[in-house]
Amino acid sequence: MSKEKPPESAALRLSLYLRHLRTMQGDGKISSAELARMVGTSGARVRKDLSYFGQFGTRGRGYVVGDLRGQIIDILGLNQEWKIALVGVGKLGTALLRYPGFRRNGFHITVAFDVNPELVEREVAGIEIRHPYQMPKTIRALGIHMGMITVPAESAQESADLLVLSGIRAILNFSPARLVVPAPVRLKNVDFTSQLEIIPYHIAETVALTGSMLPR
Amino acid sequence: MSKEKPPESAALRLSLYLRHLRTMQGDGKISSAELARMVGTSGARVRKDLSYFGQFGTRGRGYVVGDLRGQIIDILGLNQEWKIALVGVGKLGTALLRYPGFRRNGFHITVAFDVNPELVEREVAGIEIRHPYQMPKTIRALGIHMGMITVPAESAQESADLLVLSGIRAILNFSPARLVVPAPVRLKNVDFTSQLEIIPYHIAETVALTGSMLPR
DNA sequence: GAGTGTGAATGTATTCACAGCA
DNA sequence: TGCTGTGAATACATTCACACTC
Repeated sequence: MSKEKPPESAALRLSLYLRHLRTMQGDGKISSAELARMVGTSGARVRKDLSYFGQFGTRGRGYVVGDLRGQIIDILGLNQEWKIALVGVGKLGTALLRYPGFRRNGFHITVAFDVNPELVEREVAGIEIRHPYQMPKTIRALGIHMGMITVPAESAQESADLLVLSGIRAILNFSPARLVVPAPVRLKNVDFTSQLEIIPYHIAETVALTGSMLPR
Repeated sequence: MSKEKPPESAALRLSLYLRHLRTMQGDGKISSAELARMVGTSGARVRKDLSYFGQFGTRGRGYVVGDLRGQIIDILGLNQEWKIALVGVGKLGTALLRYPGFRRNGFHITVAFDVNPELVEREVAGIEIRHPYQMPKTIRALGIHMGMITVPAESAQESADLLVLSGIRAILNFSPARLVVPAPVRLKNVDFTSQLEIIPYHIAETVALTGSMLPR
């Protein structure tokens, strides 16, 4: 394993490698060049990415698919079960409650919270919705690890505070708000909307072409 | 305007600045430092990002909110109307058809396609669904600029080919498949799932801590 | 004085190219 | 011989610091 620390972007590429490894026979072999071709990168990039975390291949032979797959799953932390509380059962919240991909990766949304009385005590995708005043009690009782914030920006900080108060140490923020949390709490912002907003820019690619190009 | 070309990441930050500028009075003034504080970065970064595209401020005074907002909208290409055809009315496709944020940014999903006979000729969010065999005719008739692919990986390439055949020059690929399109066609891949998959990695942050940390 | 605009300095990520092992 | 693993070279992005303008 190299002494270099992985670049910020390495995890994203590992997850891409993993996606392709999952479509293959576990006892097969694969070279960095083959894997690279599948995800659209270079063999050197694949080897470098893997080398940050260990030595998983055999020189002259390549990698054993099943082994490599297992290693990447470990590196990404996908071998663990995460119990999650979702806060905010609006459009995005509902979509995430229904998204089957979470469960596959060990993300287990156990309970949801919303202030809307029409939602409280109802279920979405088999997950019970409670009022936020029950949060501290519920989160402790269920042994939940992580909170997902899918409320509007205005109430995002309030939701974060409540999660922290409930003993949560990891927060995923899907709202556009910039949150402040005490140091030991891990915070990750996930921003889908910005990604969608910059699409025309990337489609036009060069600034000079913007406006003159596609929409005629 | 500086001679340097903008880094790949500049557009994403511009969209963040824009989001905050939109919440403010257009005739107000704002300094790079203030804007920076709102999005959680430095004044220098804000100024540098803007300088790639022009000179929008006044020394000693700052930026006029409305002017800057307009400039960023132009840079990101959000001042144009884009007519879009969506291919694949599954979970993600439906969510995108219903997502109100597109319309706000000039993204106008005009028609959708799906092979499922139960969907053909029905509507989702007021948008008519047609069978793909009608694609070339429909796309030309409606004067559509861009295609959005939200089908499963297996049929993504097929959908892309059909879009290209229909005269489309810009494709947004939401499927995990790596697509091949002829040179003049602009292709952008949008990958939500990978972003979700690497969450545990980022939450644990350092490799050493993975597995030992949060889920106790 | 206040705050922009931007080269120059630093830091980070990617690519190259080859030594080393099966 | 074939393909990994990795330091060294290059390219890219961010931060610094200050000249310049209102």
